[in-house]
Amino acid sequence: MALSTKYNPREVEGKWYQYWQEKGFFNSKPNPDKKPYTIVIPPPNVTGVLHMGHMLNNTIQDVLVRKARMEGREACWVPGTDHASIATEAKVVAMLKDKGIDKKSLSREDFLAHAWEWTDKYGGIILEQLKKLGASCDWNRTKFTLDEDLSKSVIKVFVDLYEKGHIYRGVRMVNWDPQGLTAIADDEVIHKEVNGKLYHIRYQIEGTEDYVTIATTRPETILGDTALCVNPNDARYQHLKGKKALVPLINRSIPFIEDEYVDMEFGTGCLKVTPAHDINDYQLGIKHKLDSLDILNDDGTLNERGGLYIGEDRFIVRKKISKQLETEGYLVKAEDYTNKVGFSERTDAVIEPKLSTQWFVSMDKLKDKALSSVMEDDIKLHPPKFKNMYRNWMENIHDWCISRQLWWGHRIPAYYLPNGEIVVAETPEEALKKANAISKQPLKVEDLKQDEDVLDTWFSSGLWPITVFNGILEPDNEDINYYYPTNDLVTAPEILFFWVARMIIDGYEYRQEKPFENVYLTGIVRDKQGRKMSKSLGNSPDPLKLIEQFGADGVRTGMLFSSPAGNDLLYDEKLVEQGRNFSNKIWNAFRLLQGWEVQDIPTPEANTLAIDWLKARFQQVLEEIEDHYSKFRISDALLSTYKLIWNDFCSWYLEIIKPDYQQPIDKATYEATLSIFEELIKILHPFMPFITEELWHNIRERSPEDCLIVAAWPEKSPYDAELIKATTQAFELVSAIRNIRNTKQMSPKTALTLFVKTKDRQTYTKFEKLIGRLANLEKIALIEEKVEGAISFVIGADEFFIPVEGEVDVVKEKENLEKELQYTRGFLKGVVKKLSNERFVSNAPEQVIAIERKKQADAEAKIKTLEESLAGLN
RNA sequence: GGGCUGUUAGCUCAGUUGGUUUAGAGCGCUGCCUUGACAGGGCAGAGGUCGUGGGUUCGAAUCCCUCACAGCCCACCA
Repeated sequence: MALSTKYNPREVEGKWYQYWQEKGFFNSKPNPDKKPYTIVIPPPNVTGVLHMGHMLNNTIQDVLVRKARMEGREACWVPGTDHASIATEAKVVAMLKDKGIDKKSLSREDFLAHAWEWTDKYGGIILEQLKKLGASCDWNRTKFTLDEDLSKSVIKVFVDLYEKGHIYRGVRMVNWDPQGLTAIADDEVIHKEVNGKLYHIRYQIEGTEDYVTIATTRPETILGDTALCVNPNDARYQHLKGKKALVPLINRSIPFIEDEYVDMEFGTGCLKVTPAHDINDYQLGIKHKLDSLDILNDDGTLNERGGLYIGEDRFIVRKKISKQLETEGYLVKAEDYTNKVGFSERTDAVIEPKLSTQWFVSMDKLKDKALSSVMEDDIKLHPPKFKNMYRNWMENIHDWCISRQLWWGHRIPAYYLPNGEIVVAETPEEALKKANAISKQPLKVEDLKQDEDVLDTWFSSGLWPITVFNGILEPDNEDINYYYPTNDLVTAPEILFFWVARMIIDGYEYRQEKPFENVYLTGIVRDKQGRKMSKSLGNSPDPLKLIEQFGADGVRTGMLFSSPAGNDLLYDEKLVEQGRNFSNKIWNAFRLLQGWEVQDIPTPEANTLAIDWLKARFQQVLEEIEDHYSKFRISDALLSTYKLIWNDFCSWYLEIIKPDYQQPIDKATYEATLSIFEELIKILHPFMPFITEELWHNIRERSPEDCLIVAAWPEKSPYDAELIKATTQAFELVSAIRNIRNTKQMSPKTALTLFVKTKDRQTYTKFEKLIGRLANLEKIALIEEKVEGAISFVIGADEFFIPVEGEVDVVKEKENLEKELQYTRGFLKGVVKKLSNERFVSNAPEQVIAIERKKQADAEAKIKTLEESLAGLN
């Protein structure tokens, strides 16, 4: 059978994915005889489509899961999606708008019906896309954060936290999105620099003809002023103590207060205080017991409380009022000014700090264990540099606003009695019971009004590692007991606080245990120029097209080649090409093997040596790879595997054992090579699952159950390091000879004779056949005297001669030798300096001194040889 | 403003409690090769005074300090 010289992923990937699924290799159930290995997927948005970030993230998870599976652990990777309330609701609203339907015209039930329809239609596309990547998730366990059991769990937790006093309802300054008409979390606010003006406005001091000037960027808010504030240490304003000022245009009287919060250097040193519309003013307001005058409607227009410009938008009012202030002589000046303004992450509207009644989770008591577990490495972050970030955040954490003015999500299970009292319960029936217990008159279900808001999405995602195993509703079930705590979590640093921290908090609160042992934080996928990939820039490739073009294996390895933990991945198509080329290289190595005719003939000496060497190298690299995995250095583990296969196996080993053209190969070598090849594709399988599985079935006949995906990971065993060292030296000699051929323009087909002047005759005898084969030598002759009329070179203390026809370029050769001599002398000088330092000799460990002595002896021997060689040229 | 990372070859990064490192890898680059597994390939080669200035040490890419530059997180001065 003639195989194509190019590996064709399209012919094999779908086939094997289906086969693995049919055989149930991805599925997991609790098995007391095996140690579990569990990963829960960071649930992508249900309406999302696969982007490069998902590709990287899920490739890493799949690598970890596949390796664990081969190591004989009960591997379970739980997939699922997140309802993503804000993002999904925004998409549904936009979809309805396209159809000419206004959300406001719909009832909650009707809207949710549309949202579900949309979700059923488009939701979970992303999971299908993950299959193309090769993700070995247990699809029978697929969860959605709005599934019935997950929703019930969320509600149960809300009620529980409320009853424990961790959840409260309060009036707080929140980030109000006047366009989305919802409060959003602090972390959903993006601060941007905006060019605006700093208006200097004068206020008349009541009962006098004097004025005081303040500075503000938001003149429209003067209508909500309830005080002016100066620094008590400010000499300029001592006369204002106890006085009052009049708000321009409306002449409302407000007091002067003093607070050290005011920066005397900034503006005029006098601050207007608007507690309802500025977070700092709000705090001043509380401290000084000021009135709070909210002059804005939810949509950002002014209300009647301001007294002017009622019903007009805040930005229009800003223009109009500054004009009016100017006309009426209140505006002293307006200077250009750049300041930072908060924008909504979702709608890009300017955030309005606004007083509003919201639900909060108090972090005081919950945060401690979540902080200490990370600081004490009970939960390990990879790379550990994120520990500091995590601590900084946890130590400054604010109470978490969890109510969102949306419909798509988990509705808050709080019920209002007609008199305004609140009960919190898992069902309306229970709420009624609780309500009747506190109500003076008997109530009916219809008398209770449930809170309209839903919970922040992260409230439910925080429970994900527990709820996917139903650990809230049935806290003692077999799954949760077996799989929890999970092992590794792979996610982006951007959601370390949103999500990871909350899972940790919930884990300790509801399982009294951490949710995972390790958190691997990936970087951001950027383009070559370092720009974040985004739709608007159009710099993100389509992952599915990439898979089509380069194969899933190629894309997987391409992504991993350049992405150490925590580092951003600068995506370049070259990487994926490299991945594809690697597939091809392995494919062709296999083509070579399967093309051989095997005969029962004696094994060449060089082959035996090569086999022993490669086995030792395999063990050496396996050790290296295990070390990398243990430190979550996935890229390094891949690179080690890549080099082992490409350099050691293909470039050196196969070139040694490859029989001459149309000659058969001996059986022993062939069998050994197949065995090694099997080991190689085993360690490659987590990275390149498809091609390795295909090869696994091509190199030997196998039973239907005998698949690489469930093959046993290679065992570590001791290896002969000396053999590796000696072979490496032999290879160096081969390279040197090839280099001479190169520079002297000698064909690789011409067999040469090599003369060696050495004290170490044994090595050359041992490696004679191997070196001879690789460097195309007729023979290696050991000699005592130099050879005239030959090209010579030096490696270590050994001198080599290759007789050639015609002239030898003595000048050039001298140059080379002198260059090397100079370098070696410099090197020796450094070593000698060190050794002649008495304090070094008396302080350094013996081992280190021995090494230095060896370096000295080697360098001296080499110099001697070089000098002799040079002398011979004169 | 507060906190935290980085800065090693053209690019992306290793360099593991300071000592076989006058420093390694992958990619890229240069030269040669229409070799019988593979041109998506082979062979060979050239690239770095480890950001700056000081200090500790017998010994520093590695530890300490200064500065410069880059990046991240948090808070946001009206």
